[in-house]
Amino acid sequence: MTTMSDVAAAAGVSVMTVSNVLNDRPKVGPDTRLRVLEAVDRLGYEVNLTAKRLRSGRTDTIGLVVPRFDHPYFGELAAKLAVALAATGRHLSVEQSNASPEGELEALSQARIATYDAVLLSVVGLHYDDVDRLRTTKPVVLLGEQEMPPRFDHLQLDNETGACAATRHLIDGGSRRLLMTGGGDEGFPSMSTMRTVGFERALREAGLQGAVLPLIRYEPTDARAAVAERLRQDPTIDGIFAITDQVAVGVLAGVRDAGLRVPDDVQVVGFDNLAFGEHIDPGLTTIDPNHDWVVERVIDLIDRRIAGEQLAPQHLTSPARLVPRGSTRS
Amino acid sequence: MTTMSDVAAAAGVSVMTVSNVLNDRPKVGPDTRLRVLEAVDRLGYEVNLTAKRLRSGRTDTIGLVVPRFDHPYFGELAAKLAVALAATGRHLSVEQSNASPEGELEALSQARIATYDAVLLSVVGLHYDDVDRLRTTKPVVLLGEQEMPPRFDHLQLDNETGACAATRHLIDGGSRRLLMTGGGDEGFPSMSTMRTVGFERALREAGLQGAVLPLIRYEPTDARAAVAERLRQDPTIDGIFAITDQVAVGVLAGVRDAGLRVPDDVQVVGFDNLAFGEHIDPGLTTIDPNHDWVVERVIDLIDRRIAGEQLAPQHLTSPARLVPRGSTRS
DNA sequence: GTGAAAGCGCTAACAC
DNA sequence: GTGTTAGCGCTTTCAC
Repeated sequence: MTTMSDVAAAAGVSVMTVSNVLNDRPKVGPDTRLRVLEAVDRLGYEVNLTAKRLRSGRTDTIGLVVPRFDHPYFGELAAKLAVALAATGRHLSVEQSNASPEGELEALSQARIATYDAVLLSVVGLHYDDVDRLRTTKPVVLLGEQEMPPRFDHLQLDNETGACAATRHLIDGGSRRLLMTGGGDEGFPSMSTMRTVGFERALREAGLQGAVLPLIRYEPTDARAAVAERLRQDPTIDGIFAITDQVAVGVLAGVRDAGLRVPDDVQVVGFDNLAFGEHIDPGLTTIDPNHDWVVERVIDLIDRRIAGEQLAPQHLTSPARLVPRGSTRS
Repeated sequence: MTTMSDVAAAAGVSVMTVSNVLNDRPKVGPDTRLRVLEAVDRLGYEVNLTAKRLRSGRTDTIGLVVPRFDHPYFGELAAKLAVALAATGRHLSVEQSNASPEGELEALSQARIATYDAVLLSVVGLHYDDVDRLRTTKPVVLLGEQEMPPRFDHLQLDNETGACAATRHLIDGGSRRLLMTGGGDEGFPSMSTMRTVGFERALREAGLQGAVLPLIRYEPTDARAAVAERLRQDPTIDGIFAITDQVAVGVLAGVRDAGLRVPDDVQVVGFDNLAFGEHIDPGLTTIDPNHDWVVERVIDLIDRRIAGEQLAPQHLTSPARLVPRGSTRS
């Protein structure tokens, strides 16, 4: 390991001057700078980021904690976040909170959060109390559809409006016997509760009744089995709002299993606009979560928090937009 | 920020004793331990990981550098890696190498690599020379199908055998006019070259001729357009080996666009066994990359490297397995 | 413009 | 068992 003082010795200057050169601080003579850069190059020196972080207190790295790496929703969000942060010279580092059963909350420990300048925390699967227990010196922004302690900044989608738009789209396309797969009122403002409220509002406005099919897990396999069985019991269902695109994939399969066609017999709408929805057959009509908006707001927010700006906890709602494709008729 | 010496003062012991307690080192009296833990609890102390890392030289964190967060292949691999590492008390941190156009290789700098105990580097999209330029003190394991400097440990799939098995499966299912989408001999042992070799070997063994349709990008959109056009030119094609599952999604759409059915008119096989392939219609026959095997080998390898074991660079090949689903007939 | 001194919070090594 | 000393590699502060 070559250190800064090796470079200083080689260039015949002090450590401080090396530091000044490498950090582009003003007041360094042009010839001194050159001598230093030459020595850096010759020795192949690179800064020790850990030492730099300890001394300066900054890391130029933002943490994103997601429940699972293999959920495409977070992959798509993370990719956009990383690009936006890179544009301002910072890095995104992604960790998985669900990696171990016992240490589920370890990624959320003050100790780990403190290794970043700020942390974006996807709260899917976390409980209110777990999050409420967080005591942290660094800014934390919550992302997700759960109800969470109001003292945190929190960004979420416009679940109700999105679900309502999705349901209206089914109705506009001619569906009259609607089912929501993965819905249900959980008794508090969860993703499921809010999307169910939107579903039911659209029904009410159209003077229709609908059914809600709850799911324990929002997995294609579970949705597929549940939908196929439901359609066999009630073959009159002609429109399904799936609570997520992952669920919608299962719904499409379940409709096929029941011997019905999409969109002719049953229209299907999802929620999240995952990339694959554009390419499957039929294309999946869905609600776009507006990741670009989320990225823009979240970066603005952490910048202000990192700068130490005092402002009340922000609770922001991302507008949602319908993306019509082949799984619906209108 | 409360530090270790705050705790030491509160417990009436030295900093070293606090450190010994918190790291479960032996030789600490039971009552001392209790007093320390009480003080830790009362003050809400948590260790400063940056300081710990600087002093100890360990980070208990493994880095995984992927080209893009939104490619499901890496998400699925990362999820399994994270679980396996968590089982031994370590963390996985994922970074994206392609985040900024100019600083494409910054995630690969010695400085950033040194912030981990070891780095797993997905070489998709990286050039031989870029990787060859890496000078690093920490173990680096290369993952991926490119040819890379042999001084690095390197894990890859058995591309040739996998492609050969996929192609044989098409032939077994009755296809005689085969097309490989996304193939081509790039003149060096790349993923494309090796899978194409496997494709052609299977053809040769069956006494058949086939065609190769190169793609610039392995994206569904590109594959869809290319395949649709090719099928219009040559409607006798009755079996397609897609170089990846992502490409296969586009192939399935392209076959539909050309007015043909899968698998009745055209059988389709992919490569990667991405999760969505199980749930789309038809289910995607594919080659499983054996992530479990990769995870097991890669962890064994970094453990030995971190322990300082001297061994020649390892070049390991993961066995690949056919997963038959509805997109093929046999 | 440049450099010397101090110290970020922790742990390795050793003394007692 | 517990404490003392030293120092990981860097940046902050301040003197010149």
